[in-house]
Amino acid sequence: MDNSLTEENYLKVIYSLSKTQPKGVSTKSIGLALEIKPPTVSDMLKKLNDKKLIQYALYKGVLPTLMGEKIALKVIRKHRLWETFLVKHFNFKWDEVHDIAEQLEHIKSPDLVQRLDEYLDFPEHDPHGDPIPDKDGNIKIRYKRTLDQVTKNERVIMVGVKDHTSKFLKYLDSIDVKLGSEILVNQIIEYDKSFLVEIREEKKKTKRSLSFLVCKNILVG
Amino acid sequence: MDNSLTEENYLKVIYSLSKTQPKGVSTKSIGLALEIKPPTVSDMLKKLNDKKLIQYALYKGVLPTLMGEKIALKVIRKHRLWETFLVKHFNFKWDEVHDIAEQLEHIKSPDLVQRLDEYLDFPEHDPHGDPIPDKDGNIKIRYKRTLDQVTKNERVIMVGVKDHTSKFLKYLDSIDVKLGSEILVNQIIEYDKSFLVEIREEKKKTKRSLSFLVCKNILVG
DNA sequence: ATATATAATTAGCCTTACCTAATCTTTTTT
DNA sequence: AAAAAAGATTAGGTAAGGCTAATTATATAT
Repeated sequence: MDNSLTEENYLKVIYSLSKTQPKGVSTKSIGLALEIKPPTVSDMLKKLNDKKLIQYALYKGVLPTLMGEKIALKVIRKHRLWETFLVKHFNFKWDEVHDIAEQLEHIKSPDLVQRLDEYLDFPEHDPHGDPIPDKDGNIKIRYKRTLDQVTKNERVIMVGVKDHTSKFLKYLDSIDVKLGSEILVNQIIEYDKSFLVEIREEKKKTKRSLSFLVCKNILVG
Repeated sequence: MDNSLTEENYLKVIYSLSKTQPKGVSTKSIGLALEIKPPTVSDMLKKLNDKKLIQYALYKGVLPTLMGEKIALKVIRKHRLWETFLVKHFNFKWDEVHDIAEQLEHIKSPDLVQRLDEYLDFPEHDPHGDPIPDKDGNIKIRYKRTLDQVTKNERVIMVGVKDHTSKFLKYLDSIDVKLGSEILVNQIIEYDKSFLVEIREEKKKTKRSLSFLVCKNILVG
């Protein structure tokens, strides 16, 4: 009935990758994401297929079934709720919560998730701006622009990150870019596609240069 | 370096049983506590012995080493802190938290435990009155009387339970006996060793008859 | 003191989730 | 269109943590 921790991790990764590989997720990419060798992935795909959690044909990419997607979204929901909890109540920083939430997301107790959600007053986003699926697995995915897609003189709000690594998040901290920051694009340098921006936080205004790679990983709305 | 979830569970059980089997814990009792067959327990005992977490000689009972005890106490600490958290902040009842804490106790993050402890303002006891080991594994075990050892006309305070099952805890709820309740022993019935008591809660006083078995499982101080 | 009962261990297997090496498909390049 | 490269699967193996059946130790009872 219940899925193993390993199965949950596969489903989560397959679900996430299916958003960028909509025609089917490759064995290789699953292996890379989970740091597991392809033959091991192949074995698990057969197992998940037998359980009807993914659609799978030999040598073709896989996609989650409705059931598989539901399980993935439950795990993602728990992950994001726990991250929110850790930041809001335990004063962790946004770059510190991933590994702990990776463990907490597998705790099995529907009652606990419900109370966690209530305790947090039903948040819609986690500390990185990612949307939190509701208890029925509904998730609002609004496709957002990344900062590199913004044109000169536009004023936008920072609403999320694409890169969730501690390194990137700490860098954003160091330049005072956080969720809700107002970013005004002053100039785009053609040569290296870097952006000269003004970051506005209540009262404070700071001018910064952001590399193309950094802009690519900042979601704005 | 780190211990598996399974190893942690064995160490916890061996530690607990060593309090009532101080000369050595039997393979059988470990198996009963963990719902695992004796041959499987034997295998694990060898493994824990090799890791120097228990003292073990074939056909003799086992005891934790200092290192093994330390690990057990860390797990017990986490279990009791989480139970406290669930009751105080998520409004779970004292009979609902055991299974969830059984999962949460294995989350690996020293930082998380520290913040949990702070968030709860360094509690000394969990919702069942059990002492919470501090971060160095020091635990205050005060040997308490059970209610059946109390004499006529004594007035005592309920400070814990020996039976942690949901059934027993719910029964105590139903007769309004909780941590801190004042219990006055009015009469001891010789025939079945049942107790006629008066339970005093601010203002309210209630007379009850408590069976010997119930008295045996109520800790008082 | 011996026979019996109980407890513990050994032997041999299973499943899950990993691995490497070898083989087979599919895709890409020339 | 054939050759080469990349990707996926199969075959066979390992370690952890379970199991049953059989054997060996220890404890208990006569």
